[in-house]
Amino acid sequence: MKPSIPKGTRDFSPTEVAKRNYIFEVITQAFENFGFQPIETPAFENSKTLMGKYGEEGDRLIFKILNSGDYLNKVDEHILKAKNSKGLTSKISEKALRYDLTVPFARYVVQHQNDITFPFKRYQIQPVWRADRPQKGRFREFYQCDADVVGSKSLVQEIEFIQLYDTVFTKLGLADTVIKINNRKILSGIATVIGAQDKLTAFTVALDKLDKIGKEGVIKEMLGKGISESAIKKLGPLFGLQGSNDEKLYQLKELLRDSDEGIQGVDELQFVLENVTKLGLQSSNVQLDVTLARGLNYYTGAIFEVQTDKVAIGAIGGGGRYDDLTGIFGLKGLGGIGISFGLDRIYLVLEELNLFQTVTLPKPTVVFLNFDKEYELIQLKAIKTLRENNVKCELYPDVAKNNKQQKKQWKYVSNRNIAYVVSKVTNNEMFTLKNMNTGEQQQCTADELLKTVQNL
RNA sequence: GUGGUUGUAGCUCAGCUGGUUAGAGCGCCGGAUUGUGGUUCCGGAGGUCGCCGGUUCGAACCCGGUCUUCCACCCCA
Repeated sequence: MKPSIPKGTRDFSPTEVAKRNYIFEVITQAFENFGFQPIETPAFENSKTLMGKYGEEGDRLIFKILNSGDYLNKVDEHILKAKNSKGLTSKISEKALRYDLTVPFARYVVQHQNDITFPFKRYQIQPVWRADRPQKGRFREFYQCDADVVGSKSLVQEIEFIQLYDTVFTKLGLADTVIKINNRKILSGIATVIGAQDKLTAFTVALDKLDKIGKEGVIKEMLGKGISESAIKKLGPLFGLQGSNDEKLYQLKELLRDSDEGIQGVDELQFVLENVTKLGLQSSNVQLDVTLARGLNYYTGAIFEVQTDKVAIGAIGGGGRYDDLTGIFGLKGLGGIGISFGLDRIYLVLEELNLFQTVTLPKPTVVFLNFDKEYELIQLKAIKTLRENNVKCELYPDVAKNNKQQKKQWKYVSNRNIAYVVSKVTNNEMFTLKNMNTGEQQQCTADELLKTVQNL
């Protein structure tokens, strides 16, 4: 059998793992620095926890897990005969792989509400699975790095999360990241003002595509979704929105003066943007973008999306505020806000921009060649001391029985780019230490060996 | 889910309009040279040409299906 892995999944080799871990570390440190605590949830949930939470499209993309045992045996004859996948799925599959981290988190909060002190700030870094068709920056198994605060309605959180984004991307060396921000209340207000509130979702989805399909495309899609021509005419000023964040806010206030909700959205944004400006950002830019909609319907206030103009890959992060995330699981009125980092896409961006230079593959500093069984114990003793002093080292496992095998050991250290090699040992515990970069060799005691190697 | 694209030795790729034993570089193995590796030279192994079926006297090259890759749409990190 030819070995293979499922579509949209990947193996990660040592260098890739090192690079991924580096990103994980930067994000984790930032999360903890901002006061978040880690949780983890199972890779799979009960289907009813996930199904119906991400829209019809989402349901299709959820990986379902077949029941154990003879799962068809218990299904009614007429359901089998109907050959209706949707109807059958719920009978033969009661578990499903996690689709994102937000819904499992909502479930977690409700389930553990008595043990949680609110506001609860949690972070979670785990893989999620989607039965999507893979393409660049899109996989069927990928990691999300989420940070959320539940139980607080304070707009300070919006400011904090923008700072958090800025911190992480600055540390990763990814400069000029664009943090796009918008507010659902503004979108809702606009829909009201133009008299299309009943079509809010269709309206926002179409508007979201402005930079992709242009004004004409958006209008065409809106017409197709049943939004009237007169309503679209009123959107004129929206398409022409330009200038600084402040100028946009001013124009929006004009446009939305008949909508209390819309005005509230503008005020919220203004508060956030003002304070972000006062605090300052290290390397990112915040950009007010009224066309930013994001698909997830549970957002009710601020919405974020992070992009880099240096690599064409879509969003590398996103998030927003939700008023009632836990309501679906029976805990009403608990609001929150959260953001997510797309690890795999960030990886691709850093790789393309050559920003992994500081990441080194973990490997031994010293390798002891194994030419003589008689000296193995002396070498292991020296190795033990080195390790106790945090020097990475190892003994080549097999004893070389001939010249050929010795050569193989030299090749091993060459190929792995090992800095120091101990090639000879004497009875009085003197080691021959070779610096592989300079080619210099010296005789030394175990103590001297440690000192030389520690200076690296 | 829709449309397109890709698939040849471990890796990166050649292979002219279908025609005799499918090639290269790197890697691997063996040998020579080299102070103990990274150099150079010589030799060798390794491929059901993604898989299944079809057209043909004959297919890696044509057709169909399927899987995989990448891309666009949908949607999204």
